[in-house]
Amino acid sequence: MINARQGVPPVYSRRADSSVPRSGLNCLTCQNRNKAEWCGLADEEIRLLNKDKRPRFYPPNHIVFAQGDAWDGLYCIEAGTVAMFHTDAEGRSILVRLGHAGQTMGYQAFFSGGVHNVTARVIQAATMCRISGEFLERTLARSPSLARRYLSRLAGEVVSAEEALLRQSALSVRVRLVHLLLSLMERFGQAGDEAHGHVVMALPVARKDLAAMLGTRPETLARTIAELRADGMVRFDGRCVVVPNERALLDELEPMSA
Amino acid sequence: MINARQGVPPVYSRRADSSVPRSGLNCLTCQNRNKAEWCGLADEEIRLLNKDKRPRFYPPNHIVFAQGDAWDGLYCIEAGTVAMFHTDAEGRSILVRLGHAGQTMGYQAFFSGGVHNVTARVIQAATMCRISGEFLERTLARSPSLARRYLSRLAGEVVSAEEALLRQSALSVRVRLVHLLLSLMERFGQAGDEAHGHVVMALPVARKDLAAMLGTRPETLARTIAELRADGMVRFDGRCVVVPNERALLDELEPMSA
DNA sequence: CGGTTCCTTGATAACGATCAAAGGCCGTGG
DNA sequence: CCACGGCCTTTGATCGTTATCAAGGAACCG
Repeated sequence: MINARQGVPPVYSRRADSSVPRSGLNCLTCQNRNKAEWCGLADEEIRLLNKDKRPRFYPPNHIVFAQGDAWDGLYCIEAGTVAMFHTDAEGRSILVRLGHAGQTMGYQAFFSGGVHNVTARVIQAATMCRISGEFLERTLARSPSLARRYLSRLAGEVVSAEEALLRQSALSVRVRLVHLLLSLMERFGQAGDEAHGHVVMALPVARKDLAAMLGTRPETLARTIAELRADGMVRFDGRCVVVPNERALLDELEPMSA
Repeated sequence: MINARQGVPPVYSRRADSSVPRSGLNCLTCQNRNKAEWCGLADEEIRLLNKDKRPRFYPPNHIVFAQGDAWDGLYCIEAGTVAMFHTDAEGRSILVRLGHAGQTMGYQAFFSGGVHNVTARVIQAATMCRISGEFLERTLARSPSLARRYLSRLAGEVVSAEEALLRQSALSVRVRLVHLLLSLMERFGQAGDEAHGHVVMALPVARKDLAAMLGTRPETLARTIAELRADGMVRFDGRCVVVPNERALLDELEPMSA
């Protein structure tokens, strides 16, 4: 029913940047080596990975792959941020997840049947290494632990997708926004100077995309932010967010108090 | 945040039925042998599976495992229907998926960390075989194709969970209900006698659970059904549903016509 | 500097949740 | 087997939330 490759914005590739890596990236010394799924591989396998991978720079708004495209490789993010959108036949879309340094994109399509079911758009300039299907296939056969690692990862995604579904149907936009801010702060937040839970964060995404992460409209998001600001929970200035008291945000999530 | 093992109804086990199988079930001759994940295994492995599995009968409303429980085995459904609910700290829950003959339940928890994130409740009397972790572990190590099969299955679940999320935030209850009826009809529908897409179905679930599948309330579901009936799209009589014209239902899903 | 896209605010309407109550079905226990 | 109680289902009334339409202003890019 929900038909692929439709409603996908035609931004396709503004200036498809050349495949010249920022510098000769090396998997053996990659800063993300211990974060990626690849971390369990033996040095020998990593050396093969290093030979297989094709590094490349991607500017903001570049579409790495689009929903409906045939699978063409794994993308290991060395730096930057990539948003993955799922879009329906009428063009409505939600931001399903953010990919950041150390994560690998595109394995869902590899394992599920060879067609991407999300559109990956770069939102903060990124360098990524493309990994071929042949390499993945070969390494899966040789290193059972890699399959195991992907099994855990996919199972974890199923769990979090189910939680997202429940949040979507049971929680208000305001509460969902608080959830989202708290989880973004874990990754993008900087502890502030003041005493109690003062946190500052540079939002990685624009409002429009933040709304898409909540499964709501930009108008509603703007209103909800205004409301939160009026209550003194947060201060927004463009993409800069200040949370004076993290505890107060957490209290939003617990309907029952003392 | 969403804390496990809370709000789970205390029905826990009305008369925990004895572990006597309906008859000596045999994996080698199981009617579902070709449907289950196990279908790719060699006869030798199936023989081991047959020795490992513990068959048992489960009456309706029996809780097979609850959200928050430690993982205690895989459950291969030989017959019957089992509903899996995900529940949040406030007791709100949604029906995440239905398990039916040939499917295996509980592998998400096995792969994701050993804790069930759904409650499995029998909704149509079932017989299921419990499969131990040791067996699964051993067989995964021996048969790489099994891991591969689970990878596809989990990846497919991620895809469908993402679609569900989008439906939830973009589609009305009415349209979601039509989607659900159409998909249930694929499994539970019987082609009727009349000419054009006349279909009859015995609903496997009660209204309450149907509402939980849509992420809405029973009251809203009742109203939506009444509305659909008034439009002549369906006739409901208890758990019996008649769709006079399947085409008309399909047209509900396509906003744009000629 | 011009155009476009993004963000915000306002007004309005539709949708779905909630509270309340009545009728029906079912399983249980007498 | 029947009677009882409880749960499920339906309908009504109302309210809150969120989408939608519209417009002004700000930021960004070429």
